[in-house]
Amino acid sequence: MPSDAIRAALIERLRLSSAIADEDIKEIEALPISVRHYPAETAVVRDGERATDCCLIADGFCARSKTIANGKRQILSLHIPGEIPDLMSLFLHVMDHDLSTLTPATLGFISHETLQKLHRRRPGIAELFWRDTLIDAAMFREWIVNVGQRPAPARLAHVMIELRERLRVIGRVDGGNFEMPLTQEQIGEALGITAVHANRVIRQLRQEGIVELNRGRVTVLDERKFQELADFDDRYLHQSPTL
Amino acid sequence: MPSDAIRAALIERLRLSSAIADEDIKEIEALPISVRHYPAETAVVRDGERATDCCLIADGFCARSKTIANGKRQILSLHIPGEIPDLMSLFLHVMDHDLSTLTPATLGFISHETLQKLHRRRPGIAELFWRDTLIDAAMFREWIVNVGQRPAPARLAHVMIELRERLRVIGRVDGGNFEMPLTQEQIGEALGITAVHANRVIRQLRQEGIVELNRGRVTVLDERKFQELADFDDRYLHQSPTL
DNA sequence: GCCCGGTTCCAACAAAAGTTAAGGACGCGA
DNA sequence: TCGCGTCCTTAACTTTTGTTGGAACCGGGC
Repeated sequence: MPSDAIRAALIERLRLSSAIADEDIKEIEALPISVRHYPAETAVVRDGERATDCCLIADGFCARSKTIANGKRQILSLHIPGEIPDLMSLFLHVMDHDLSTLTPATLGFISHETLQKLHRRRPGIAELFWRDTLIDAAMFREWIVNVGQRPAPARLAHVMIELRERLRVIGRVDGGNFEMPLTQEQIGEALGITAVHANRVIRQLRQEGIVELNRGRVTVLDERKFQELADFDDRYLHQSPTL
Repeated sequence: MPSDAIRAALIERLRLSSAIADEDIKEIEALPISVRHYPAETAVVRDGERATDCCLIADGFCARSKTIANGKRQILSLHIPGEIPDLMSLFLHVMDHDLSTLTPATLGFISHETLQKLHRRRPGIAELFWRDTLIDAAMFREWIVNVGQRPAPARLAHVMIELRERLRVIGRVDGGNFEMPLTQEQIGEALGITAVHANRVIRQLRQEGIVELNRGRVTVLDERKFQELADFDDRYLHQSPTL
């Protein structure tokens, strides 16, 4: 993938949640990006490491996670093309969590130095990126609610719909059908349940004719029931630049 | 409380996690702040509302929370004097959660307009505040892990130690003794468990001689066991400006 | 084709957490 | 001082989730 296409994905996504000045777009288009390919299930940056670049997902899925003393892992967020999952490292230099690929992925790296300079030159872009990190935080808040208050089937439905609504924006939803390339183990880690229970929940939703999950693809069977179960309100994604 | 003291608390806290230029301190000291008093258990800003100011806690405890369709509430974070719990509203104008007082509180309001202008004039301050919102997000990540992966007793211990380490910075810890002014109902909402179960867990920790919780005060009985249970690593608080 | 490792799937049992219900402590205001 | 409301406390019972262990499936490499 040419690095132009990468930039385009970023701009398209930013545009969705913020209004951007034309000159700022030109600046973003001129950003030096170095592209690297990763296999599936590979660490990009690890908890405790000091980051010097931010990475823009050009292709593939990534996830952020933390592992605690007893070895259990919690997935904190899923990330799709056009996103910068470790933008926070710009000011929180030493990582407090892991960022890794779920699928084979193409990532574009932009150095912190370049970004810092750009921000000083164009405060509008700084605000754009700042807002992006704030939306990131808003998603964490909803994730807390999901894990803390919803029963397991609703948790799964909610994560699915969040992912779908974000994929929709980048044109990756085909009817009631979209990608969610996680193993049941990983789904458990995302929902705060065990893999065995994740399997039970998936089976239950399939048996109830709500949603089907098969080899990393989600197929919605009954949209009404699905939405009702998920209790999803997209406001927290802040996808509208209208404020 | 005079509004000077409020500013001092903010600066002291920011200083702890970032290096600040002297002129920037002067700017912050010159910020116009309007002070207001709130009773306990009162909403400051509500989910869905459009905020025009950010609020700085001068005195008292606050909490952020979200309430879902079935009426269950999840507490997302606790806030103490010197913090700006709704800084995110600067760029995410319509609130996606509630901010309310836990105790009677004194809050200082700073208008978004003032802050925006200040940021354009002094990018260093913008970065300071940006970093502050990133630490906020780091705390949400840890909260997800807490609710998602730790058994209930460890969750409680972890929230307690997080609160203690933050209170310590503002000189509010007296030996093994600090304030945590939540009802058991609220503790349950913070940990993602019911009030009944929260009570069970509190009792258990008391019986095991680990920690005592009495009328909003925490008394640590066995520091070693307490830390071991909590599995607490303060890195995510990013309290050191050394990066 | 066949083996191999990682998934998926499932059942039986154990543990953790939710629900319901009710008594007791405590502070506050009439 | 009494009465009321809020919070705390506890018990008994139910439901959800975790644990263990194993079988079936699937894709890739030999």
